Amino acid sequence: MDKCNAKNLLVSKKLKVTKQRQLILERIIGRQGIFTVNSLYTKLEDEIDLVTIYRVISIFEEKGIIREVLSNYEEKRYELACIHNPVHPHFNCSVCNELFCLEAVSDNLIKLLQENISDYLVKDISIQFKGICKKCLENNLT
Amino acid sequence: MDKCNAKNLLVSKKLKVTKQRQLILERIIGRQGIFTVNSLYTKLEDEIDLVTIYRVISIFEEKGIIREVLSNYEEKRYELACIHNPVHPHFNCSVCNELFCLEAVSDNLIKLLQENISDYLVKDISIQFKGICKKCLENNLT
DNA sequence: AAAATATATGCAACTTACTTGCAATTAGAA
DNA sequence: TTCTAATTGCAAGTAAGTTGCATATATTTT
Repeated sequence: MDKCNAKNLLVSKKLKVTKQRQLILERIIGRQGIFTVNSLYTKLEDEIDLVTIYRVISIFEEKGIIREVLSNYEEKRYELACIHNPVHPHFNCSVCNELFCLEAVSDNLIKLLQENISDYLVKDISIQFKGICKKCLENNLT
Repeated sequence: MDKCNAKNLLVSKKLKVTKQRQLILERIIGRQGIFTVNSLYTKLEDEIDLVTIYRVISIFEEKGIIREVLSNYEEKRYELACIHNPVHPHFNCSVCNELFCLEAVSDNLIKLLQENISDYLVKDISIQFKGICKKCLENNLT
């Protein structure tokens, strides 16, 4: 998967380039997965205040740099929202409780899903599967 | 839409039939839609403590009487999970911020969605559309 | 039908994710 | 380099949801 450049991305979104924003965005781009504010704080707590991370994440979401992932966890979950990471379904394992990213669904299938919905203007679709992941199946933790 | 009987449902799930559980379940069955703990409390606060509602809802979920709806609201959302209310997609309007229930998706389409997912044992699918509902479109609140 | 017992409830206090106010700091413009 | 507006960090605050414990109540046992 290709990667974006943190500083360029900030500039292109007309955001001031601060040390904190760069560090946070570099980490998000570098790790390419689902994250929480606390998962960022764990790695950056020597350099950035927790409140700052909340505020930066909020701004990143507004600017479309990241998107919130639909989930029922207590902590909000996010993922990078650049062209290299198109909207895709997620899988929540009920044994290890992990949330995995899956391959994007074909446009055709998305169209089929939307066909019934005439009363609404659809802008976005979230799909989440629930079940047991391969690792947990193999470990007989069912 | 057919309706269940609150007391029978409690007995069939081997739950003690208390006044509080009956009141809560009757309201859930009677209103047939998405609800939060606080929406129940607003209507029942003279008769039931908030903590009791939290505990009853938690038990109802464990027993499969209700299911949690996947959403990014601060308050958890639930819906009745009986045979009269099969799993179905939801629509979240970004203008009025309401969450609507949609018709269930055909088994065929669900199968197509699952086809790519070989590494996982799928038990459940949540689909949520985001966009603008008819009412808000008509009101030009876009 | 009454007593026993196991479970449910209500209240108070707690936890935790997230937010807000405000003074100090810093990025980018002038 | 100076100025100004935006950002940050700290302290304190919210609000959804949880826990401990004494009291009350549904169901079982006698």
